Amino acid sequence: MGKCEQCIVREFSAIKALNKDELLKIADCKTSYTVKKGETIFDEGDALNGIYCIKDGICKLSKLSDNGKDQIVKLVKKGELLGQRSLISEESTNLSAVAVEDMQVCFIPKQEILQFFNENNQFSLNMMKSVCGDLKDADDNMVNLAQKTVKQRLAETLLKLESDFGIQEDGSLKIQLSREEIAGMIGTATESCIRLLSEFNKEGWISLQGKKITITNKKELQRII
Amino acid sequence: MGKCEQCIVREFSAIKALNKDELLKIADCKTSYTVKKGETIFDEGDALNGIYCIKDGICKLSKLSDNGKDQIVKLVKKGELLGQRSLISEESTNLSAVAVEDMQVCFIPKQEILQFFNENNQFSLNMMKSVCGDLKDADDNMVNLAQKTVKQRLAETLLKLESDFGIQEDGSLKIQLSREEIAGMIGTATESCIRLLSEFNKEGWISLQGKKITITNKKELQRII
DNA sequence: AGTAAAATATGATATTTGTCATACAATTTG
DNA sequence: CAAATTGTATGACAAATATCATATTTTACT
Repeated sequence: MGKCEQCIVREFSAIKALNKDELLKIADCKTSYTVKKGETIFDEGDALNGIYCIKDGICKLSKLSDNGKDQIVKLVKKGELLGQRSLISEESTNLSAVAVEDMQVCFIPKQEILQFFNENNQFSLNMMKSVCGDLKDADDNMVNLAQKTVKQRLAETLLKLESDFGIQEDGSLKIQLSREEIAGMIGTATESCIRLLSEFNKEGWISLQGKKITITNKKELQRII
Repeated sequence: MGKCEQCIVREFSAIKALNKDELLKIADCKTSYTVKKGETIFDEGDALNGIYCIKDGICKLSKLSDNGKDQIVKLVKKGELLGQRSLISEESTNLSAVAVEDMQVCFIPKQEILQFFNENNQFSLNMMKSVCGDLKDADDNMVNLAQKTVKQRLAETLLKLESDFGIQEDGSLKIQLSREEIAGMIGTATESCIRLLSEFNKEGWISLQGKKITITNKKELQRII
């Protein structure tokens, strides 16, 4: 079992504030496992008993709306944590977490984390900053959903997917989402999303080959936002 | 100058974790003042040098969209704090704060708060919980904006205004917002908001007298959500 | 490999919402 | 108090988006 010291999560999350002893503690009580694409890590309403470190892969945090559609609130990638909000608020989680690609995650029980909150101020501060970052993103997202057109939101989302997750050798977006998932991010009907992707394709701003999306004219996408 | 001990903010915010000595400290360095309805406390992009305690009144946190419309992200009322996110993230604020009714606020400089973060764990935990609460609200709001109709959002907003801010003796909503502000909360054009309010009025679900709005059929409003 | 199932694509149409124009009411200002 | 400004209201129309139907392509499965 890994010692957590070399883990990527230590680089990018609040975990970086932990010292060697503390790392050994979590190495000792953590549970590592893999999650296959499409599998659920936790479901809306679940009581979480700890947090998840994402060693590899990407998952979507989503919430089911009354109309039956899943709204994707955030994509979480390797290096980040999952389930902090629920743990801090001492509530059941308000979101579902489902793997968008195969993942490797570690589960750390609640008690350990709560102890760090009490003993390690920098850890608390880091965690606070991370939640505040999420809050800022959520606020920005709210404004976009409320004030921008679906076309603008799609353009913005595509650009964000490129900058957040990068591109492959062939230039296409590294992260591959279904049309339904993209629709769930921008808050529109799947058909509308497909239609607009086709339109962007015809305009020459992107190119589509199956699930692969390649941004071919970043400037134009930026212009319509 | 007040000693902060009896302040309502102590009841409802992270401040409640501070002991008598700590309260005296902030009583000593705080600045109290009033903000008239319509006045700005801070503007999007401002660098805040502390946080604000709301002793009385209500303000709106909003963000200006590219289309020139103000999206209201949250209403903040007496007892709550303002500016925590910006302080924790060590960034300029992403939102404007404007008084919706006359307010009494106290400003507490950054250094004091940061010191409490280092010395008082419960204070940090409370602050975290408060930010997490905001994040949960923001997520819920996102889903509503993305998946519900304007009509549903208006109904939901009216019910929420009643439960959050209460009613007057005559039964009308205690908080009085302009049509433009309500439109800014639900993310729609002012005209659409006015039209739907008229419609609700005709249906007998609410009654309108000037700025006063009275919910007369809560069940029906709940039903259409 | 061949079939079933799921995802993608596109057309036709209905509905929702935004925009522009204009009228009227309320509030502010000098 | 009158004039001017701002907020509210409503109609007509345009634009954006959702919904339903159906075809085509891709993927999953034995």
